Amino acid sequence: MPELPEVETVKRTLNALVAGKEIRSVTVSLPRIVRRPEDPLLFAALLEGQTIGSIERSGKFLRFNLDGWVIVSHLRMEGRYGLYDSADPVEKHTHVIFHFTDGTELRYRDVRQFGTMDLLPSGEEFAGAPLHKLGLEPLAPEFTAEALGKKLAGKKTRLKTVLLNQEVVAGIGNIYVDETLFRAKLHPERAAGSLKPDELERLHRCIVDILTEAVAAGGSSVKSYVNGQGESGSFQDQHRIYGRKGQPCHDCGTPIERIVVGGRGTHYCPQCQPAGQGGTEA
DNA sequence: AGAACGTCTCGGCCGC
DNA sequence: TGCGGCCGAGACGTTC
Repeated sequence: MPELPEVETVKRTLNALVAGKEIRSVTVSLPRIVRRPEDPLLFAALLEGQTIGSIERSGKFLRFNLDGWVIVSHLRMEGRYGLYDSADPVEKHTHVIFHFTDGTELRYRDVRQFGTMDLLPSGEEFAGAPLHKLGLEPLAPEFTAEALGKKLAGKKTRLKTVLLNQEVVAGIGNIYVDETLFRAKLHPERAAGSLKPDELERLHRCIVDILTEAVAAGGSSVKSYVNGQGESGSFQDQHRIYGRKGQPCHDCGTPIERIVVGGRGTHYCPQCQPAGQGGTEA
C-alpha cells in the first residue's frame, strides 16, 4: 500500500502522536518482522528506556530516532502504525507493540507480514542495509531533471521498471508511477535512456507535482491504507489512470488499457501515451 | 480465482 | 569464457 506520500503522511501523524514518549518495554509477537538484531528479545531489551525523538522518512522507510538507536521501518504492502491505550483490545495481525511509560502504546499491524524493522546505532543508519542504496529523494532539492537524467542515461530497461527501482528514485511505487507517466504522456515501456530533453523535463516535473499533490491529500487509500491516526487519504479521488482499466481516458476518452510491465499491473492510455517510434527501442 | 499499493532472489538470455 | 545488464517467475501471508 504505502508509497512515498503515504509514508510521509504516516511520518507526520506519528510525530504528532509519539514524539517524546519513553519506551517502557517492547513486545514482539512475530519475530520475522524484526530483521536486526536477529534476536527479538535483544531488540526489545535495547529499546527499553529509550525515548522517541523525531520520526523521519527516507524513500518508503520510516526512521524513528531514539537516544542511541534508530528504528528503520518498512511497511511493505500493508503495514500500519497506530497509537492505542494499553487497555484497548489488541487487534488481529498486531505483531509489535511499543509500550510507553504513560500507559499508551504504539502498535504495528501487518496483515501480510511483509514489513520489516531494523534497529541500528544512531549515525550508522545510512552506512548499510537497508538505506545505503536508496536513490534520489524526489521531494528534496537534490532531485533535478539533470540528476534524474544521469540515472536514466544509457538504460535500455523500460521506463516504469527503472522508476520503480528504489536505487534510482526512492519512494515511487506502482500507483504513482502510473499516474506520473500518464500526466507526463510517456509510455511505460519506453526505454529509460531514450527520453529527449523535453520529455525528461516533463517526467521530472510530473514526479514532483504528483507526489507533492498526493502528500497534500494525505496519500491514496485504495485498499487498506490509513495514516498514524487511522485516517484515510483522499488522493485516490484524483487518480486519472491507476485502477481505471476500460474506463475512458480523462483527457481523450480512449479506453484505458492494462498491461503487465515488470510483473506489475500497469495502466496507461494508448492514445495519450504512445509507444513512440520504436516503442521500447532506444 | 486472481490480484493486491513491495521487495528480494533465482535462473536464463543476450551482448560485449 | 566471463560478466554485467536485463527480464520474468516465483516467493513471502493474507484478504477480498
